[in-house]
Amino acid sequence: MASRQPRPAKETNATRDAIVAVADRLFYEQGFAHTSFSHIADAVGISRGNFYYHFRTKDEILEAVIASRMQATHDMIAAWEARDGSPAGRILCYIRIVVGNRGKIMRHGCPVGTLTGELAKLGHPSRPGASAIFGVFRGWLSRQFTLLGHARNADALAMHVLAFSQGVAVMDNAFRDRAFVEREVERMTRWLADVVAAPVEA
Amino acid sequence: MASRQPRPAKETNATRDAIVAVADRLFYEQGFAHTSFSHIADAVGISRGNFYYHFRTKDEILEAVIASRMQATHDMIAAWEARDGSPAGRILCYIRIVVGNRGKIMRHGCPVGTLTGELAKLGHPSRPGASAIFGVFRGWLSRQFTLLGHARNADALAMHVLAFSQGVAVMDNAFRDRAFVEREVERMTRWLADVVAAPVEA
DNA sequence: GTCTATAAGCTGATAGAC
DNA sequence: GTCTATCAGCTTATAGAC
Repeated sequence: MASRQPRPAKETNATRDAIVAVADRLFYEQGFAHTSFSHIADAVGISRGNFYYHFRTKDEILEAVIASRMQATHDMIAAWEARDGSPAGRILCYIRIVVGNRGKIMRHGCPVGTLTGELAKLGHPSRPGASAIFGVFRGWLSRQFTLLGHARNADALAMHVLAFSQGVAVMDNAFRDRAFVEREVERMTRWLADVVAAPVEA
Repeated sequence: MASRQPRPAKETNATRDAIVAVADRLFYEQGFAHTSFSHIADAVGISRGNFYYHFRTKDEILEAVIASRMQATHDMIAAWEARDGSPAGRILCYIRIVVGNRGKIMRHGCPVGTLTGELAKLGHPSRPGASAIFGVFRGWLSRQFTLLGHARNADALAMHVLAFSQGVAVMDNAFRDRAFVEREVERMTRWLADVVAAPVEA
């Protein structure tokens, strides 16, 4: 089926990858709307014109960035599953992101939450794609709660954990209060222990 | 001291007020960076040039918008205090914003949280001004918890309530799941009842 | 594959007529 | 006070040389 001569189209392209990596970082640090081709070109070390060999529009770069973040999300989850065999331990890995990534969150917020919010305001067609990254965490967390014996409330519990992380991220970005973050993580850890201890619902 | 002839400088200006009101709405709906003078001018019904009689720069409009939101925040809190005499009832007023304003939050997020986040990404000088609105809620909630006998943890409890509202706002914006919002508000209401019932700490 | 040169449009901002 | 006309600069995007 696949023609073999011109190149399988899956060949790695160093420049394209560099553009996506830099755009990923700048979209996170400065926002999508405020990041121009010039910003990205300067950081990558290429000319503005060279962009259009790899991408036709700015929106296409955004799509590639979202796809890259989606892949990174799956990789992170796979790493948690390889490291920790218990569902509770894995959920804790998620809860503790707000501590592990605190420096970046403090300055630029949660990468998923801020991108989803910005694309919502822009009425951007890639908004569902960004929200889908939240969806991956939601589904995965839900599966962990099901394994803990909370099949009936698994999705609600997953959403509660997601809301926790977003609330902490927004407040840390606004106030940069380290004690607050640690307090909320401890509170959530106790909450998780209670959920684990009561696997049967009324 | 105050000269009386040219006008006390506090005179109401209908055009200026209209600019601020429209900018307030558009900054919320579309974001600050993505809202141009043309957008505002078209919505107000004036020319682009007329702007500079009332404001010298776009940042000055933002400052006026933040000041206006700050005033609206104080007014809202005053209304809660006039309507509900109990500290717990007042805190509940705050908790229930995510239900009362759900339509707008779903589409554009929390006005305070999204503006603070955007200004952080832009490295904008008005970021502290936007965060100060959060600060007003924080201080006011803290005072309510103090009245409930939780003086020592008042600020931590206030921050927990703020984080709740931001977490729910971000997730509602991403998933638009009404049942989730109502569930989280009920959970928070039960939490508040527990806090009220245990006014003495270990 | 990367570059330079260029286009058309929008941006915030200014000057001056009315 | 509001307007029109205008500015320089930046934006995304294209064409074509190398």
